[in-house]
Amino acid sequence: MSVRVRCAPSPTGYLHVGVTRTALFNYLHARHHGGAFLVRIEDTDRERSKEEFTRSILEGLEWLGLQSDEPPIFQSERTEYYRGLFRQLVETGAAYHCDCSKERLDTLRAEQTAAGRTPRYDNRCRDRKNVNPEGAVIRLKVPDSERITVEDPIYGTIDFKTEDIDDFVLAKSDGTPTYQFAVVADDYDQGVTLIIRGNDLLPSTPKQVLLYRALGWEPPRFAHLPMILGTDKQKLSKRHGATSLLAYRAMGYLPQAMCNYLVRLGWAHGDQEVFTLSEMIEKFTLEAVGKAPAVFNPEKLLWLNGEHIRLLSVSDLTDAWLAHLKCLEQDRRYLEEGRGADIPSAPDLNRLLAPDNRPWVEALVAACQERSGTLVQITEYAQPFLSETLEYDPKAVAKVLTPESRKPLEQVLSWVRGSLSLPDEAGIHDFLVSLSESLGLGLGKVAQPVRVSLTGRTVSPPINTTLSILEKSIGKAKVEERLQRGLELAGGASL
RNA sequence: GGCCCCAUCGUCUAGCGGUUAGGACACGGCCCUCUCAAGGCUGAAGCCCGGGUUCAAUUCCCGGUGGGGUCACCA
Repeated sequence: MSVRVRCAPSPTGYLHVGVTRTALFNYLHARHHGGAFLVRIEDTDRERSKEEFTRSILEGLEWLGLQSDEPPIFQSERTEYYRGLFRQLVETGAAYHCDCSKERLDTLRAEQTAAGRTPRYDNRCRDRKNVNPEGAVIRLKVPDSERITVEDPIYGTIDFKTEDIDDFVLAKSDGTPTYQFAVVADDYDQGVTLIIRGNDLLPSTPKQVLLYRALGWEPPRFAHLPMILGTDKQKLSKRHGATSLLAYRAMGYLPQAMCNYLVRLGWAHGDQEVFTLSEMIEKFTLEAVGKAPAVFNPEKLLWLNGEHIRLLSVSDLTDAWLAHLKCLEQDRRYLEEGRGADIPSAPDLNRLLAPDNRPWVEALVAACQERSGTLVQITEYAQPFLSETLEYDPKAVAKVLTPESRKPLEQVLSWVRGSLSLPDEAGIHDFLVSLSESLGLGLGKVAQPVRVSLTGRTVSPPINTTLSILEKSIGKAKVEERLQRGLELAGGASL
């Protein structure tokens, strides 16, 4: 039988990294075996499910490239299917109606907890014949003392006892299914052969196996993944920052870097750290997945993102940067308060997208490539090249635009003025080197004043590259203007 | 509390009875250098504890400790 796996998120929140990693492992497993990867939206909780979450989940998966091989299905559209199964279960006596009130259940639980016992349903309605199905829930009749054995390819053999499982609810009082029921019904219906999910769902596996039995179905295989924890070693939650995967898009992470980072949480292939997506597909196996939970480490993700930025061709990186900028404003809503507030707003996109500008835009991206860890850092490096106006960092000015810097600045300015256009980068470099030699200064004494004059900061791509790109992006006249301004800030007179 | 899972540097991990316990992130130092990076070299840092099994345990078994998950008409 061919492999069919699925990702079944519930739209009660944004797609977070835990669900994302599970989706990735399912996807890799499917691709590795030439099987199908499906997406199912588990929106049985009609109170908490939101359209917005569904959209962001599908968008997030799409961003990573983890598309469903079949159109995603929505559980909220399948109530008739579930209804038929409920009828069957009640008729065969595998399940029964229960009209115990919420209040009774609550006090029962409270008593049990107070007495130090495990809270569980007391089976009051199990053998009652006179329960009015209207407004009643349906519970599974869980057998008394049986052993449920799960053969997990990651965790090995795990045994559960049915004594530890109470008669759980399959149908809510409004007739809609609970998660426990809907998962089983749909995994069966979709022909899912292997369920790969987080091990927080391990305790519900025996319940679902029981349900398969009650329905007379062969259960699929189950594989559980170790959890991803926050830095405090607690289950990942809102307070661990970036709730939504798409926040990482806003923060300038590459989808392939996200996948690479996530695949290494719980999985390894010898000493290899950097993987392309096709390498992941080729090398990924469930057998190589570990059992211990992993702490999410943003610093390593950042490093890996830099690696992937450097792996891309300049053209691909440029496209990735522009794609990130296009989504930036709408993605801002995924950022946590405080976090990412410092992400500069997108520059004039139309200008960046104009085909005529592509050469210098690519040159700019290439200049930022080796020094950026995220696409946002590219934006930061790029700022002086994109805006007509320039803000001078007072600290940079104070430190670099000293009286000693006047001489080299004057020389560079008059050289630029005297040229019809600037030579190529090598030519600019040659000029600056010979200038510094003739002035008896180190190259730094020339480069830094020019850098601060042109960019307002002490940090930028190599000075010849900076000059060269600037000439094309803002024009030679603006370059002269900025050099003049730098000279003035250094206390020099107008030239 | 019941049930279940887990345990190698701070973090991610390799290891599948005999290794100077390897790699990566982060951290320190050095080199390169017009800034920042990147890159290169290098340093510090780890097998939770106790019993077994064995000629030999990080590795296998048991117990403890510690951590995590889960016990809803949430998923």
